Parts: sequence; C-alpha cells; structure tokens
Amino acid sequence: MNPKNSIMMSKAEQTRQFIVEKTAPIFNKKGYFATSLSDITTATGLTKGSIYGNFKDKDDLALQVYTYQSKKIADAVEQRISPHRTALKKLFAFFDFYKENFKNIAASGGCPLMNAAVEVDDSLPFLTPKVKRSFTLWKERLISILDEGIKNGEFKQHISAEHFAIIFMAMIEGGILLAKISGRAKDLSIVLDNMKDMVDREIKI
Amino acid sequence: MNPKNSIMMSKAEQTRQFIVEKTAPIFNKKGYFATSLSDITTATGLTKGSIYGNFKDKDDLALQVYTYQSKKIADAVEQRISPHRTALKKLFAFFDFYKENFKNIAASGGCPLMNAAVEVDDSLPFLTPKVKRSFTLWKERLISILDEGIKNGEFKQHISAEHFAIIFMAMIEGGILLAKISGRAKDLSIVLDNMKDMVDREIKI
DNA sequence: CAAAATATATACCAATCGGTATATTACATA
DNA sequence: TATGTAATATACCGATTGGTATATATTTTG
Repeated sequence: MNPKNSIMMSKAEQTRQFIVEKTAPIFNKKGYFATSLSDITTATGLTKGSIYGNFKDKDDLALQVYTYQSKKIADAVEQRISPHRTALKKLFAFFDFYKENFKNIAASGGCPLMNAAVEVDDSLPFLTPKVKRSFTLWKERLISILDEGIKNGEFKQHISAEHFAIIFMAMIEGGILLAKISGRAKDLSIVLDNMKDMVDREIKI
Repeated sequence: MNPKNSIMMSKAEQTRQFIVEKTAPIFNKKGYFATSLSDITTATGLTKGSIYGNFKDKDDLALQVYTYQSKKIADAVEQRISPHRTALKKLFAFFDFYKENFKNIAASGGCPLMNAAVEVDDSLPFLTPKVKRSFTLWKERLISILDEGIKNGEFKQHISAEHFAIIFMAMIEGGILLAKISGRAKDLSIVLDNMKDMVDREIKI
C-alpha cells in the first residue's frame, strides 16, 4: 500500500507514468523520429534497461506518450466546457481554451494532434489509427455541441453541424500553425475571433 | 555547351537539380530528420561521394530542397492566378488551386510549408528563417490581392486585408491537415467552399 | 586532342542508433 | 527480518548514421 497516492499505483506504474510525462514534451518538440533513446534516458534520469523494462520498445513508448497527450488535451477542453449550460457558451469556451492555452501549447512543442498527423505520413504506421481516432473524437464532440444547440433552438435548424465542426477544427489547427511559425499569438486570436463572428452571423438564431 | 538544355547548365548544376527533384518527395513524406543518406542515394542512384560533391552536407541539401518545393508551389499558384483580371477571380482561383491540387499535394507528402513548419520546431534551426519567409510571402501575396480589390471598389473599404489573409491561410492549412489525416479530400472542399461564402458575405461589395 | 579541372565512386571512419542479456538493487510480503 | 520477486543498472550487440580522404572517371577548356 502506498500512502503517497490516493489511487493504488505500483512502483512500476508510477515509473511508467513518470517516463511518459517526462518524455512527452520531447516527443512533441523533436518529433517521434528525432527523439532518441538517449534523449529519453537524459530526460528521465533513468537508464536504457529501466526504459525497456517498462515499455516493449520505442514505438510502444511513443504510442503511450501520444495517448497521454491527446487525453490530457481532451480532458482540459472538457473541463473548460463543462461548467457552461448553453451550447453557445460551450462553443465559445471551446474557442477560448485555445486562446488561453496557446502559450503553453507552443512552449511544449505545438498541438500534439497536428504534430503527429504530419509525422505519421509515411513512417509511424502504428500511430496512424490513434491519430485518426483523436480527430474523429474531436469532430464528434464539436458536432454534439452544435446538435445540442440546434435541438434546443439556440442555433439555426438548417446548418450542417459536421461542416462547421470541420471548419472550426481547420481554423484552430491552421491558426496554431501560423501563430507558432510567426511567433505571434495574435495570429491565432485573429482566427478565433473570426470564428466567433461566424457563429454569431451564421449559426446563432 | 550542352545542346540538351536551352539554358546553359553545367553537368554539376544538372546533377544538383536532379538530386533536389528526386529527394524532394522523400524529404516531404518522411521529414528532414527521418530521411537518411541511404534514402537519398537509393532515390538518385548516385553514391554518397556524389551527393557530398554537390552539397556541403545534409542540411544544405535539405535547405535547397525546401527552397525548390516552396518556389514550385508559389509558381504554380501564381500561374493559376495570373490569367484573371479581377481581385475576386484571383482570390477564387487561389482557393481553387488547392481543391484541384489536393491529391497531388497529399501524394507527395502534404504541404511542404506545413511539414517544415511543424518539424522546424526544435531541430532544424537553419531552416526556420526560410520557412518563416515562405509564410510571410504567402501572406503578402494574399494581402496584395485583397488590397487590389479594396482599391478598385470590388471589396469593402473597411475590411482588414491582413486579418483575412491570416484567416484564409489558417483555413487552407488546417483543411489540408484534416483532409490528409481523414483521407477525405472533401474535408478540404468543405473548408474552401466556406471560404468562398465568407468572401461573398463579408468581403465582396 | 591533350591537359586541367571537375564530378563521381570506393572504402573507410567514429559516433550513435535501437535493442538485449545479465547482473544488481530495491521492494513487497510472509 | 528473511526471501522471493520485481525494477533498475551495466555492459554489450550489430546495424546504421552522417561524413571524409582518396582514387577514378568524366567534362570542360585551351
């Protein structure tokens, strides 16, 4: 029994979590391919033997790091949305999340979903389904908010929830990309502000 | 004198060009880091000695490959735009370019600007200024079209050309990302169609 | 056509890569 | 506290990495 953690967590589980958390920003900054085992041992202070005692191989670790990162973002978004009662406020909270967290996202290497989606291209076939699924889940969450608004009369009846979900995702990802490469957080703000205008003009009743 | 080429081009220059063209899709698919010298020798049929006789090192080749790729896209876009006389038609031609060329872009590894912008993060500092410059030039080109439309009365006077340039770039890049990871070209089409609607509603007089 | 210059190939280098077998240490339980 | 077990460290492996010195073709030029 370990009194340090409320949830029972074996030493191995703790170490695994520790490795994942420590290597996540490295994988996200350098990319899965450019991150070496020595990067991992340096960041964790552990040896190769310890890493391979907890993960089958580098791919396995990369997979768990991606799972951790995508879950972390999804949870943070959900936490930002959940307090709100109307679909409109949820949608705006969604947008605000990225404006509020851009600096953190940029500092830890950009959006993990985008980074993985770009790198997954040819190499990393084992990651592709996971990344695809992240985007699907993201889209479905946006659609659910839009559908909620349509159903309860906040939003227009005729709009396509799927279309707007895709458009919003594209704008967010594109905005992050531009802001990161330009170094101007304002680039993302401009895009996010326009998204709110879109909601007011095209979606809101 | 080489009768095969209209422009005088030494053997070395031809070889350099040949290497750049052959390795460009590899760099774009696998990323600059994951592309090895053996990938390059295999793709070109040349030996390492020949590669290093024409390029200082791998970074130098990567730099020239990026320059080639970004110029190629810029030229193709310009060719698609130039026949048109009005700012509106130029803008729509701009958008259409991506719809028409998505399959080619996806097949050759996605948008080189986005790929480089993502990978440049931590590694590849030598590439960062080049990539930044590509995005700046792209933005300036969009602004010039928007300004032209504002000046000649096609577009509304009060709009911010820079804001819309940023929004359009974000939507295009985001749309390409989504379409690539989902495998559905339609995702990009949905975004591009919405961009046209935006122009009609918010920009056009 | 011959000589000088350039381009390409060969053979090698140290360093690093991901990964593993084995020894050692720390932990949990009885 | 003793003992079996799980976790970590050490030392090593072959393969591949980017890069180079040198030899050999191939162009270009006088």
